[in-house]
Amino acid sequence: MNIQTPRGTYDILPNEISKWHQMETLIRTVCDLYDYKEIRTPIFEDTKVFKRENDSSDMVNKEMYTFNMGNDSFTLRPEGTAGVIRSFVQNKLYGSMELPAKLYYMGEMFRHERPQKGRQRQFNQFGIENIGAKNPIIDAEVIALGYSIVKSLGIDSVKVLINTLGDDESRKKYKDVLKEHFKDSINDLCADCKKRYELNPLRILDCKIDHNHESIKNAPSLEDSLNHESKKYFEEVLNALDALDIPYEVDDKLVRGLDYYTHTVFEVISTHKDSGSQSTIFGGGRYDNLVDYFGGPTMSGVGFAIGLERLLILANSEGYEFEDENYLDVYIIALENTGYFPLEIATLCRANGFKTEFNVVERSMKSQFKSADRKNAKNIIIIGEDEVKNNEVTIKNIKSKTQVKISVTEIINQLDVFSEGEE
RNA sequence: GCGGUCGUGGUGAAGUUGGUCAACACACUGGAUUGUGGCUCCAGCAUUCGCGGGUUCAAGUCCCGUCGAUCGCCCCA
Repeated sequence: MNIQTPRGTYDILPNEISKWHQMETLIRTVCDLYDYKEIRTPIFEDTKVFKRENDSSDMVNKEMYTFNMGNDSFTLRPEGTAGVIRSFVQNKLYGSMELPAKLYYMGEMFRHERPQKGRQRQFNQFGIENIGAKNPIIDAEVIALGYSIVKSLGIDSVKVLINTLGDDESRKKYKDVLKEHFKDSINDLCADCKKRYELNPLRILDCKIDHNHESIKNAPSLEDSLNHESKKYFEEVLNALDALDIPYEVDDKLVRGLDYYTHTVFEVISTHKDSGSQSTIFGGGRYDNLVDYFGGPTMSGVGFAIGLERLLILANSEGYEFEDENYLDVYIIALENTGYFPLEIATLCRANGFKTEFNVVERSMKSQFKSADRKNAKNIIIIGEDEVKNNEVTIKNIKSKTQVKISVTEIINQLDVFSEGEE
């Protein structure tokens, strides 16, 4: 029998878990600094949470893992925002939390796409949602939070792209303008564009196939359809970014794949070669209608999601130095006929906070020393028949190579002395 | 969903126009050195080349299929 992980999934093995822990700790620390609280929602939800009417995105329409149990349809979450908003409404957090609610999540997401470097079918995202306030300063602050995480991991080759989709009124006007503009040329465009024409003509601008087509190049810009309020809002977001010293590029073709965005949308992409064709590190935007859609009060929110696999790939590529957590304070070498004595010593060391490995495999002393080296042991305790008889141990510090034979009651004290010597 | 490349031991890999014992290096295990490692030397370590089928006297080497990885497109985190 030869069973392997399903396509697009992978194991995170013990030798790489330390980097994940460090990355997660760094993220949680930053969230805490900004006073965001973690929220954990189910990995699968009622399909309706993700599949909303008129949604034209690929993610929702062709990439979801949906399954039926009895008469119910469930879907493995392809993104985090929808579940968080569902929870926000279901638990009436708008009534019990100080607004804006500042929430973050971290966990696995599922999308049925063709796997590639930086693109798995099961992957991890970290994301934040700021719900219940609408202020351009918040949009900028949200970007700043993500930006600071990226920078903290030593990732410097990045570019912030930003655009505005305007409010409902502006977008409706723009859609009409676009439909009018593409009325004659739509038949020359790709099949996807024809669908987009009906569902969401905005996304035609995002088309990678026909992006050189005259009709797209000459398309009227959204800017002309923006009402005064939308323009002003976007300007203030940009001003806030300037104030925060975050460099950005306004990209008026940036539309984003999810249909619920209004006003600000942004994407932070890597310009590093190792990011391959999956260059987006994080992306997000503001949504005016989502809370309302789930049956809550009319409230605006803003958020983003970071792909953690991509973040880790880039942190490694750009040379971020993770701490090496592979070490031991004590490695106990037990010789023959020592019974339970080595185990008792190990327990003593551990009870006093020393990370201790107790060798239970019968091996030569030489190989036990090698093993201790491989595990980066700082101290070695040798226990043989003599030691057991006299209730003693031989303890050796690797760095200084000093070795002493002491009684059991002195062990902890001696370890403290050795560790002081190393500082 | 579309196109290209690739798949040999724990790891990195060599394998010529199909014809041996499937190199070499690292790692690992044991010994020289039976209570002291990191150096040196010696020995051991793939009935087998992702999986399945085919061509052939003969296939890791050719063909087909399949699974997976990777690159580009698409999409996006």
